[in-house]
Amino acid sequence: MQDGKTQSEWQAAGMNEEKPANSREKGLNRVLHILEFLHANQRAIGIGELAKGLNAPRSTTYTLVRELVDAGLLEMAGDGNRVYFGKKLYLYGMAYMRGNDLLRRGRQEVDTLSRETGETSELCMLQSGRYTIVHSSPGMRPFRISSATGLQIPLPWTASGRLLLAGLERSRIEAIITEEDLVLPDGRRIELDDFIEDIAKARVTGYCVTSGLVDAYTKCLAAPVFSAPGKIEATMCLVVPIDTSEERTGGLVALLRERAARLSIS
Amino acid sequence: MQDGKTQSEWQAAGMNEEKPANSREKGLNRVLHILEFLHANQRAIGIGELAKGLNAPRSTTYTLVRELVDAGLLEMAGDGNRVYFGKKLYLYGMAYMRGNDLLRRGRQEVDTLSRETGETSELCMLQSGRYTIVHSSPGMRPFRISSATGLQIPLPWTASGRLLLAGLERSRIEAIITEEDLVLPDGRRIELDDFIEDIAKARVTGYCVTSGLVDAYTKCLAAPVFSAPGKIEATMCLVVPIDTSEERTGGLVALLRERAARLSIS
DNA sequence: TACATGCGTCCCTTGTAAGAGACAACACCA
DNA sequence: TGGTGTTGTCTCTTACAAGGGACGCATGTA
Repeated sequence: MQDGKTQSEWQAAGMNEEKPANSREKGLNRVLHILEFLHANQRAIGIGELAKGLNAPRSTTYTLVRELVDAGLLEMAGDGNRVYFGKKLYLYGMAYMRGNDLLRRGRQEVDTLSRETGETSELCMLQSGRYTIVHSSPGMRPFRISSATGLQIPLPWTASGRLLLAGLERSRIEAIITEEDLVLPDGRRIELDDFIEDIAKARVTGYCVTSGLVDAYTKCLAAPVFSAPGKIEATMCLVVPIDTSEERTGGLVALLRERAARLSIS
Repeated sequence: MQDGKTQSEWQAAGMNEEKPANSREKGLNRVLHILEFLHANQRAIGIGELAKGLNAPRSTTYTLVRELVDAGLLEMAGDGNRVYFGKKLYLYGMAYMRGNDLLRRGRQEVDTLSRETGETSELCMLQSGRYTIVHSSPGMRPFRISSATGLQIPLPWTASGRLLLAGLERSRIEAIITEEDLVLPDGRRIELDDFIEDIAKARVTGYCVTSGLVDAYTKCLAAPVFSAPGKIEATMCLVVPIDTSEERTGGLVALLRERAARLSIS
């Protein structure tokens, strides 16, 4: 059959496995990919589409989805033949939160901070080599700078990214950052050396500010949250308009650092 | 170490599968059981203990746990050889919440209601045949009547349970309710017929009040949330001291019903 | 009316993952 | 000291799940 091999590499998301071949895949892996795919697309997906998106055989996909639905990890979405995350995942997620002091307290701090400053505030962590917004609170500007929880962004695009990598050796950092990560949404390219220098600087100063990276209108202020002396577990950050005055920025950074410190485990 | 902890037979929650034999089990099923087990115990568990608790072979358990940890669904807990839910599950859970209007709005209503009344308020749903607290907000009494999110309770023990089953035929109800579900924590037994009668009554009146069922000190008020005309998708409920006056109870029920109605899809 | 493209279910084959069990390393207690 | 309990890794076998593919039934569109 001449498989022109639907190359199609639009590929679900960062699914950067080595592919030993197109051999059979373990059911569990398929499941993990399904979950990632749903997370990447943030919407209910038809089973056929799912199979296509993951290059998974249809029959297998049907079976797995049925099992997951029965288990409550997935739910059939309203119109009938689409699936999305299920209640069980929500319950497990809440259990995770309850068991995780840092996250629980972090969410509160973020909400408080955003209420006090009126700016968008976020709690971020490193998750499978990417910057992940774990919680965000929208702020009160007429045009909100909002971003969804769970959104994953290349580390070099953000101030938090620079802090989250502080403390790792160069080789580790190189292993994490891909070539594409260094290219900003507008096409500009960040030099790896500059980035690593930024990281070192952030490590020393204990905070980080970036301007106009992800988009041209915002500045990003970040401060580290420590889980142990020297170990940065998360960051708190504020996203403010790029034309925010020096004074105000300075004040916000100070406030941010104080709150982040409060969050850190003593 | 030996924290008393007679782990004897606190058995892994409602894992009521038929066991066709002790034949091989699919990896995915093992995984689902692992997640359920963690959810039931609400704490980090050692891998060996996990294997024992699920009657799973140790080698398999090690393999699966490693895979799940790599995937971020589980995380190694602080001390080293215990596992609990991971960040990914939290992120998926939040995605579920974002995609689910009822849940999102319901959480708000519950928080508001509990702030306004000072009583513990909850949003409940049917989940795999059990009453599940999907969100709860503690109230402000000196002795809080609190219950964790995700807690699952036999349907006959609660007012919400009576509403959640309204609209099902008797046979369906019988299929869902087990013999043990009918026995209250204090040993008393609810007659199935009485229970079904309660359900019918709740269906007609549009609310339900139970007294001293789960414990001797509380009353439980519940009102239905509809996802479609006639289809009860969830309930909102209030947990109040059992000696709350008739007047106040009446007022709270009225308020509760109004808020639950507001939540219902038009 | 044909032809395509979607869905959901089924059956059969075969590659492989689940599992038994042996292993070394550690901890505990008598 | 040896006995009894962990924990984590590795091997090899075979029962069984993943996957190919065909089916029937809906769509839509030429």
